[in-house]
Amino acid sequence: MRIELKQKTLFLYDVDIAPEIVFDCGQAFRFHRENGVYTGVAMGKAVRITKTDAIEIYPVEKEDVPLWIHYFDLDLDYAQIRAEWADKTLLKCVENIKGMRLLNQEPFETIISFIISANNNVKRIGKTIENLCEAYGEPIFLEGEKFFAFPSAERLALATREELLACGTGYRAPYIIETAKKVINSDILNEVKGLPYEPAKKLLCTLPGVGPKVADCILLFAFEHKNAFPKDVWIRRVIKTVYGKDLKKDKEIDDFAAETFGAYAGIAQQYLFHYARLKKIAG
DNA sequence: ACCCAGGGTGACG
DNA sequence: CGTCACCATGGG
Repeated sequence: MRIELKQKTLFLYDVDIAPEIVFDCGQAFRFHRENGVYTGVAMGKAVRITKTDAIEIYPVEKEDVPLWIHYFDLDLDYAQIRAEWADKTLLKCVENIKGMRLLNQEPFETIISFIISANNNVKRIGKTIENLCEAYGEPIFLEGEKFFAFPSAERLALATREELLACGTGYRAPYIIETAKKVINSDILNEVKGLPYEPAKKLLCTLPGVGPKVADCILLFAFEHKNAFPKDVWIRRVIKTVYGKDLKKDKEIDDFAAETFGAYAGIAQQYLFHYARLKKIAG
């Protein structure tokens, strides 16, 4: 990997990042493609991301370079991780989607986003999140275009059920309000940050609307627990159809994942999840 | 009209 | 401990 910063454009050379996979694989919901350029908001900053002979991010201030390096999880060598996987089924699924990469996203945004994800589909999750940002997020301008930051917990805690229903959150509206209040009135985010996987998951599950699956997504996408293995309907189909294993209990799947994929099982999960959606694997 | 989507909650055995 | 109806909402 090689990094350059010129004219507020951050160039990342020799990184296997495919924006169309990274931003459309269901981990993040706020980047949208237009004429080959992905534009979105992360960490309160609006940026455009293009793939040329490098990955280009604009605009980036000098002091924010480490922020974006970490956002794209560039401390981890994905090629090395893939090289250590022995499972041929996984490697075959990975073959054409090597540019996948887990983003290190903001905890509160990830928590609310995946509360919304419950019994929902990726397209509508994104639409609902955009509605929330337009209704409650701080405006951000980029080249005359208006964007919105993800709303603060303080602001979402003041929303009403009816307002959130109008945003399309559905029955998850009270979960969002109550979780926002709990985030404000406790130190739960810092506590989760300092805990190992199991107790961190247990603590996250005390938030309204957060159960085992959503907690795993939060730990994987916002707290760098790459062993977290979210078990949604797609991944259960993969385990059953592709691996031919009829595992029903979460712990059985977790044990299988840890044995088969190792410490980075969560990254394997994301590859498998994306593969399943691309191939529209049926139950 | 029914089924599905990155499920969680509460009630009931 | 397990099962199950219910929860909004848009698209197939």
